[in-house]
Amino acid sequence: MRALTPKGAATRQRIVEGAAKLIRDHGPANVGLDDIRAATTTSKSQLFHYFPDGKADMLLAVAAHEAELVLAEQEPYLSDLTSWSQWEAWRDRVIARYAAQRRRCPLSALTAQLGLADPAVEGIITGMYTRWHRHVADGVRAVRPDADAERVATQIIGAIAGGATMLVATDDIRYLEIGLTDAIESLRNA
Amino acid sequence: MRALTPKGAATRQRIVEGAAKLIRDHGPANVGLDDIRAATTTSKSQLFHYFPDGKADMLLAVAAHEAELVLAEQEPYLSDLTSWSQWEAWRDRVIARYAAQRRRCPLSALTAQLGLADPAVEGIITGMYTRWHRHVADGVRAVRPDADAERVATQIIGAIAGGATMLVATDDIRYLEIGLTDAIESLRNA
DNA sequence: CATGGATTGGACTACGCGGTCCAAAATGCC
DNA sequence: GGCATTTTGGACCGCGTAGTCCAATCCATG
Repeated sequence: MRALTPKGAATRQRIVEGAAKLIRDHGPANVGLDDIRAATTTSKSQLFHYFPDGKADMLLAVAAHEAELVLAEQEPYLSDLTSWSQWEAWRDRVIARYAAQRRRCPLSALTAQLGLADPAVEGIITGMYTRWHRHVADGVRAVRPDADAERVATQIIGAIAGGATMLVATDDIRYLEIGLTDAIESLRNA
Repeated sequence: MRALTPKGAATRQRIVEGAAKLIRDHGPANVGLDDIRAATTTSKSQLFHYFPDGKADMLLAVAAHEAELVLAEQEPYLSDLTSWSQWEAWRDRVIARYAAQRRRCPLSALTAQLGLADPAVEGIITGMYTRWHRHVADGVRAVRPDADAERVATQIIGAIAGGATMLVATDDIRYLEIGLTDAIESLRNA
């Protein structure tokens, strides 16, 4: 995997994105290598050429890709929570995003499938949450310099995680709406 | 399954509990029928005798069993959130319980494995959350008759769900501690 | 144009595991 | 005690699917 020509890199990318979409649509448990092969017009040997350790290796790349997306889709707001209007725009974006995907949460599905035992998976997930947390904490410091930014960020990230979990479990978006809205509101009235 | 002698009922129970423990310890994906068979000293035919529809049927029974446990372990507090000291005792119980189980959340693992598509699974999960929500809302009405009990309950359940999710994802209990504590605190200061 | 490495195709293998089956033993019932 | 029903044992089957292998082809570089 050290020498990767542009063509090879493109193929690898095509596999990751194709697999990600497939998994998003059908769930990781219902997607086999043959499905991915068919959806990405590749051959078995290509799959194992670019992911020598097999399926787990591939799912790992998919997970990293999805984790990246989660944060990317919150931009440009997440990196610039410097005013209340930015906070509100961010909140709306987050809620809209989850409302759109409904129960299909790629990350929770993937981590459940891969298992947190794998340190590589764990690294991806904790890394994502760390970055997310830091962005939010930075935002808190920007609008409420006297607040305990770490604690508030923990509360807010927790509210989102809970909202997402309840959305998956019960198909009810209100947990996210209420949790996130109230958390921001209580910060505003601090 | 209509006629079940005491002996049969006992065997069935043994299977469910054994499978539940096994799944709690190793994750649903890593437990096969043979493992369950070995752990419960039963034979293949018994498994299919008591769960004619196979593994899915069995996991369903396990999920129902675990869902029951989640609520049962919050008693006697959950059903009697009529004073702030009861609220605090309940909160401590919930936090202690999750702190003890750490990343092994039986419910999230099971639902992820079974998939929300199955209406039977969905029924178990939503049923559990509905009861949980109702208990909390009753508690809110008891200590803050003027509050919007439904909204507060949504917020609190969401905080717990988020704390549990983050605990599984990052092995960090603070999301639950802070989320639940702050939610109750904000109710108290309402 | 020659050569070696990257890339691709697709048939083939291995096997874990869910599920089936039938016969034997235990149990309940009159 | 005898008949019906439930309970149990465990060998066996079949399928889905991850993973292997080797040959063919593309492509960069000298």
